[in-house]
Amino acid sequence: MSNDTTVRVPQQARSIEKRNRLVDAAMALFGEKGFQGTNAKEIAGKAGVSVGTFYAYFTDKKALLLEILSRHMADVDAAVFEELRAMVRDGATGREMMRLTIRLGHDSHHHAPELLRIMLAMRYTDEDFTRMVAVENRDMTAKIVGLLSAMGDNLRVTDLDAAARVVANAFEETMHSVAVFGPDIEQDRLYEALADMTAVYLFKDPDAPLK
Amino acid sequence: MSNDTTVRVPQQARSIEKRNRLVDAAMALFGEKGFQGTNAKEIAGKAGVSVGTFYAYFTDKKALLLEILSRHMADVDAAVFEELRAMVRDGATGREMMRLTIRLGHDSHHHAPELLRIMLAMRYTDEDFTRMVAVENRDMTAKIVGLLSAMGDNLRVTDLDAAARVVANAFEETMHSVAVFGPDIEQDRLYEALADMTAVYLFKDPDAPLK
Amino acid sequence: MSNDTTVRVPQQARSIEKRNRLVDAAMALFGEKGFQGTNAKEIAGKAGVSVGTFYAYFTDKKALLLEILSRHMADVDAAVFEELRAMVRDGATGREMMRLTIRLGHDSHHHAPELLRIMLAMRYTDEDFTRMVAVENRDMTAKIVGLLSAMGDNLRVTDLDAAARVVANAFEETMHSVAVFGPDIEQDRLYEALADMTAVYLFKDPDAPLK
Amino acid sequence: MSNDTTVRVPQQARSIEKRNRLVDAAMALFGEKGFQGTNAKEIAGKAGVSVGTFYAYFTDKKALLLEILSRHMADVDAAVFEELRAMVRDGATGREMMRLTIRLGHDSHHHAPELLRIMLAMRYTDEDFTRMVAVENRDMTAKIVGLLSAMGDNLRVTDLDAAARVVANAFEETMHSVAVFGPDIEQDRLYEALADMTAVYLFKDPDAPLK
DNA sequence: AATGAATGAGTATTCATTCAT
DNA sequence: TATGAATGAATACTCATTCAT
Repeated sequence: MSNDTTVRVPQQARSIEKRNRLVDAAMALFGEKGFQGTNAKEIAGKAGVSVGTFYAYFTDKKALLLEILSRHMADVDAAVFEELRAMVRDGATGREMMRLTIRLGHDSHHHAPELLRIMLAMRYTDEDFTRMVAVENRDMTAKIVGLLSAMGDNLRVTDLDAAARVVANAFEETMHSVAVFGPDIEQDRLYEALADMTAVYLFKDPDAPLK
Repeated sequence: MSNDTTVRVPQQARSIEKRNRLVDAAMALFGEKGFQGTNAKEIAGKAGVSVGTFYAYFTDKKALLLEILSRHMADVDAAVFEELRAMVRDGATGREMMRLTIRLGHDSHHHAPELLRIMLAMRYTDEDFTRMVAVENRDMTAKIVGLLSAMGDNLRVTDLDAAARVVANAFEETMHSVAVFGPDIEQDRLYEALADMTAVYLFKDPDAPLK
Repeated sequence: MSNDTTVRVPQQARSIEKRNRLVDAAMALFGEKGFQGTNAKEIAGKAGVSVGTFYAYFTDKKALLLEILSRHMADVDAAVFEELRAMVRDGATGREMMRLTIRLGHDSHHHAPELLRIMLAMRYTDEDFTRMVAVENRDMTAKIVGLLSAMGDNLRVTDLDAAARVVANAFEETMHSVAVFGPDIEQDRLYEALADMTAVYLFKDPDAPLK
Repeated sequence: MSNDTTVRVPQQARSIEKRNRLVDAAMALFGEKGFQGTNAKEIAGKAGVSVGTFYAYFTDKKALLLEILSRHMADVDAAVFEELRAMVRDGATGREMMRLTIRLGHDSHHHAPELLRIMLAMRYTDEDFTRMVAVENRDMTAKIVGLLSAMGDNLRVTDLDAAARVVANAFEETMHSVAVFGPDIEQDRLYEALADMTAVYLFKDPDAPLK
């Protein structure tokens, strides 16, 4: 049960605690001062361990960030799709689905906006992050396609893969810009427009109950 | 007539030429090796001037990048809206407009994808870039609103500001991800879906001639 | 019965085996990656014991090297003089003696040239090695003097101590440079010249049987 | 007029002075504390310049050492062979030549014994030094062969290349061990033995005037 | 006896920026 | 105007050694 970002695999309780303290310290410092602005010594210091210990648990500053972000993305992902699937089962309308997606996305992005900022920058800057985000995007598209497939008759679009991608793109850029830069105009108007655009595009009748 | 990025305002022809040589050298090097990966000495060397001269023309490495990117954005912007306005006058359909927008956006983004990459990263990393992009976004939204306003009857959306923003977001994220990461699925399918989504959303009849 | 290089003196068989495993692992790794390039953790790892155990048996990485090299030197020494004494008894000529010495020296140096390299460097770098080599040299000189003394009439030289030293020096530098750097010119010519120089110097008639 | 060890080629007097100060500081510190024991910051400090300046003039600590040692070797070399050639012209005996060689070698090695120590260690440790010494050895052998060739009739040896090598080896090891470790026995006896061995080997009549 | 987690001092090198010439 | 020599703070990572278990 080892992985890429871990050097020493902690077995004992005390070790696990140290590793967690390092992760927490790093999250706090990366959020405050950015990734480049934080160094291993500081992280170790804040976690109450030595630099050596830092390097015993993580090959790298980057390895630590990669772990933080991939965990974060996995958490968000799971939470969002769980709720969406429930809603499909409950017979919500297409527009309601889009609104829920927006609310969930909004919440998850506002959890740690500074980390989001870092991740968004890194994906343009570092190959490993580019790859990680690409994988995540593929997964997300596949899940959206899965959800859409279950909606049969009411679907307006036919090329589900392409539809999933453009809808995801519209969601993401809007969520990100709101979370990171703040909304240009009132959030509600923006989100309502986003729900409208995606619902009208995806569904024949956006206000009819799905399935 | 001084501005933020300039220290010395070149009056003589020889000065202007030096400044341009510095800008060209920087564009080439930033594209090749990234922003962090390029240093002032290299830029000066490639431009055939001394480091001292570099700092005579630009306060900073960042100032130079800021200038490069704002120029680039202004160029793209002008070109895109020029063509779009012409098309509105020529009585194209909504869908055709969206397709043209996509083609223009695609071309402009593929001109210097490495610089785009840098800009996209910097906007999440550096306050000055955040601001520059915010201003640009506001301008772009205003221009889109202007275009839409001219379409009167055929417009489906009512909150033009919000509509302009979400449509711009959908465009941008899609363009960027294609330009920087390459398309996940075939480009044509993706672009067609994007045109469909935005056209169906903005217009009552996406296939009727506007105006 | 303790000595400098040992912390714990192993009494049980299992302990002795561990100690030997550590020595073997170290010899292999020092040869491959040099002394500075090898660390205690690696040695312990290759020997299948923990770092703690390493430090239970050796005060130091250096202590281990010192032991390896002094063992090695002792082995070589014994083998060489054993054979030489046999030859004196068998009535060989002076030149034949020199040739045999060269062959024996050559073989012993080519056994572990990388360790030789390390030792040659350390003797100029580290006081303990300087001392160790000095002691070894004195021993060797004494033994050569012993051999020469037994040759009575045929000896050309009178200051046996000085003669032993310069002959040993000529042998050593030649052996070392061949073993470590490879011969500049053909080995046989070099070795024949060396045998000639030392035989002509030491003996009245280099080709008469000694004794 | 650039070379391997120099980054910035000093043209101005002040630059040249700085470079020299760095070389002097390094020689002093390497001698005192060894090569590994000295760092760039110290050298710069002792020379009264900044670390940055150090790296402007030398790519490396090693580059600096390489320069110091190759200069040193060139100086010694020139001085020794100059005098030897003069002596051949003056009709000295073979034995006198060997004695002079020893005196010259002794003096040059005692000039900076700590640097000698470092060089002797590095040649077993670092490829670049191995190479440098190999080149030097080839040169020296060639020069000795040149000298010997001029002695025609009185020469006892026929394979001049091999003879030059083994004689050089005997000289070197003896010089080095005296310079670095101090003589085991009285220096004069050792040197006399060395002169005797080499003279008797090289010449038919070691005490006849050459040429 | 044995383990291996933890320590933290130590070091080479870069580069944005300045300023004397 | 232009030069380029000089600065020195800043940073990631290693590894010999210890010691609680």
